[in-house]
Amino acid sequence: MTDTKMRLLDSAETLFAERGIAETSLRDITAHAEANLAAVNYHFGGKDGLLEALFARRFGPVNEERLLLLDGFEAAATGTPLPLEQILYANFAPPFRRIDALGDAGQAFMRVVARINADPSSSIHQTFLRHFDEIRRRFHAALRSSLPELSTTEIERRFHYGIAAMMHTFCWGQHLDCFRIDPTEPRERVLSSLIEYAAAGLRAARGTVDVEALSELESQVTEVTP
Amino acid sequence: MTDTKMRLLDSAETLFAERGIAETSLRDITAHAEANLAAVNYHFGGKDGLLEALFARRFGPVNEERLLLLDGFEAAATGTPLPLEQILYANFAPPFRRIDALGDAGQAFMRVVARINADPSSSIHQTFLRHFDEIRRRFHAALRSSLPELSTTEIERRFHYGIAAMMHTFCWGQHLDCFRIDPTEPRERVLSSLIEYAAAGLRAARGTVDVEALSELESQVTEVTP
DNA sequence: GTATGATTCATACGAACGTTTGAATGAAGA
DNA sequence: TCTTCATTCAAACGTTCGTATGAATCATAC
Repeated sequence: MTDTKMRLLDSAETLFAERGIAETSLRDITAHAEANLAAVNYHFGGKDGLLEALFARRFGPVNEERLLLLDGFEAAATGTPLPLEQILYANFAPPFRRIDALGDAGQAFMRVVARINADPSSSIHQTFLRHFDEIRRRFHAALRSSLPELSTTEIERRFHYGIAAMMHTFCWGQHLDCFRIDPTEPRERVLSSLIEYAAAGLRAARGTVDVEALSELESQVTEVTP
Repeated sequence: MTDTKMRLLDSAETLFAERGIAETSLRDITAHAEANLAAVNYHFGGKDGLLEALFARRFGPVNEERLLLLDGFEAAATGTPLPLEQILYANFAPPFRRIDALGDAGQAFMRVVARINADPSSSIHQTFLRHFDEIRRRFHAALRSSLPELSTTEIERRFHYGIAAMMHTFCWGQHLDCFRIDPTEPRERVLSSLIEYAAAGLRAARGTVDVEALSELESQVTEVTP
């Protein structure tokens, strides 16, 4: 990979994360990378090709790591269902670690991902999702065997809640103090918070919340104070 | 409010939700609303003004309802900390109800909100956040009194996890079967799932997940199968 | 009927965009 | 040294964008 090609990827990652994808022009990117405007079209065929290359560069290693972790845990468990914490660790730890390893670039990329994730109707979204077909299949299976009393629908829902929390963390990490990691503290604090939250949420018993009762209570407490 | 003005708001809501804000042009909006291109600038002063008007029309009622609910629950509790389910119901139920009441338009608006929420660096985001200052303050206070053993940072984090799950639900509602509500089932199923998940997550004890131990287990299970 | 003010209309403007082109440049092999 | 091929470059293309303009249209009050 030539210098220019890599500098373009790095600059695109940074600027997409800072301003958004649609809001970042090829002129912004090439200027930031100190390359010619035509370089993007020469190396990647266009803006979409550049996004694709961005995905391929980062998703591959992270998702490989996730599957490797899940495989390892499952092999060690010899058939018994995995503790939720291990499943969630296998899902959450790789992207967190990658962010640490890549520094600012990693944070930037993850925020790009969070943006795309929140935009299911964008043109790039189908391509984006294809990188996660196997991930989703494998983790759903692991969760199903660890949570036999939960319906498939509910498992899928709660798995997505966890994904959402992770994405939110990446997306707001630089804007909210509660997600910023204190340098004096161990780096894994946010990760453990996320795993604890998601594990507790996954373990929640279904049917414990009676929305109708809450709705009834609502009409009692609001009608007297119109 | 004139017909044209309202039709513009409706069309903008729909198209912003479908394609994204940056990806939707004023020409798209005015064509969909069967209005003249110049109508947006005449009625709202520009694209930004239109977005502002969109926020004002929807956020006001929803947030009023949230505070009214929280006030009612707190008044009924006479000083004792609220059950988490009541706090979460007060936070989640109003937008869900609004979506039901508004039909497709409501779903559209909530997806617009989810998009903006996932984009903390957009120009509109500051304006967007100002609508939630009081909401955040009040709900943080309620959670703090119901979860005295949790640090402020951790409460803030977990509150955001819940928000993220809600946003994800709105954002992916039309793209994932698990969030689509079966018409034959009571409409509150997703809402109760969300409340159960978030309540369990909020109640999770801190420090139960040892990331270091998981990391150690990881190196054991992965090093033998290189 | 006519005057007035609000609204709608067709049209145009300048800027910014992604993309294309063809020449210039540079390093490597014959 | 000359050739070759990948890369870089400045410049331009056509499109689409948000915005502005001034005339046309409409409703309403006098």
